[in-house]
Amino acid sequence: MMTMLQAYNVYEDRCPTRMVLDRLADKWALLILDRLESGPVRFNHLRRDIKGISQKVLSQTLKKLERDGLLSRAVFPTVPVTVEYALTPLGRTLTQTVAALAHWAEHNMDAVLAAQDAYDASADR
Amino acid sequence: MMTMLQAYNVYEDRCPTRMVLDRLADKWALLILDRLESGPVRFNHLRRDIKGISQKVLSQTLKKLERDGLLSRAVFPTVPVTVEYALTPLGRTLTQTVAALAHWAEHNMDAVLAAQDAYDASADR
DNA sequence: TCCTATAGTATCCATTGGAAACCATGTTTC
DNA sequence: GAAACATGGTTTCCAATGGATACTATAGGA
Repeated sequence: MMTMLQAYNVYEDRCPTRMVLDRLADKWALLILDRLESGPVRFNHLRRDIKGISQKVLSQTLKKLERDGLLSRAVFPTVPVTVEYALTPLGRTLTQTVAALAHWAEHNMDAVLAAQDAYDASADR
Repeated sequence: MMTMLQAYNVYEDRCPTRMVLDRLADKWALLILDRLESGPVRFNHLRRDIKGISQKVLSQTLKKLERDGLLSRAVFPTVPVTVEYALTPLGRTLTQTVAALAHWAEHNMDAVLAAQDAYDASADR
């Protein structure tokens, strides 16, 4: 049996993985995926939890993540209608990584602030 | 001894961690950090390896990552001048996570493409 | 009748991102 | 001696994206 060639390479310009990376490398997408780790969440609940996200961007981002198979959308015919978003099994394969990146800043903020101060303090920029 | 309060929360709108998340949640920043994992790399080498990045965006992104303390910039007075970029110890704390996210698509591209096909095939969109 | 809630869409404008040209320096090539 | 090439950028311009705000539809409750 032949060894499989590396079919995809994210360093290549026209590789389809670039589109996926571009989707994941997004502040809002990461926060949405992270927020869904503990179970399904409704649209407005996401909007309230992820402070500062607009309805438009939330809607657009959810749609793209659903299309990529990372999350699922379930509509319940209540009044008013209820829409629940949840991670798919594929989306779950990202939860560890997403959480690590989304929360890295919380654990290293002081070091980053110190670096910024040092950088800004050197006049020769 | 008191338990430390959670000082930073990336779900909060005005938390400084949001700026850092915004920096990391960037296609080019992730590829740069990933490319530097194996050691220092020069400017034009990065530009050639990361296919499709423009000089302007590479320059801007490197500057921001340096300011945040994630990478260092070393100038050597050769002719022409040589500039080397390398991960700092702080930057190294991200390598595992960055690699996981940057290369996730390479391992799951087929599943994503299948999900996109299924999504696009359902006419009721 | 008006206010609330749901989950969005539509519109407008400012910011950002990418493509391409330009810059400064010095070495090699013709 | 002039042109080409290498380095590591900056500048300029235009299109695309993002965010703020307003609007939609439906129906229950005050």
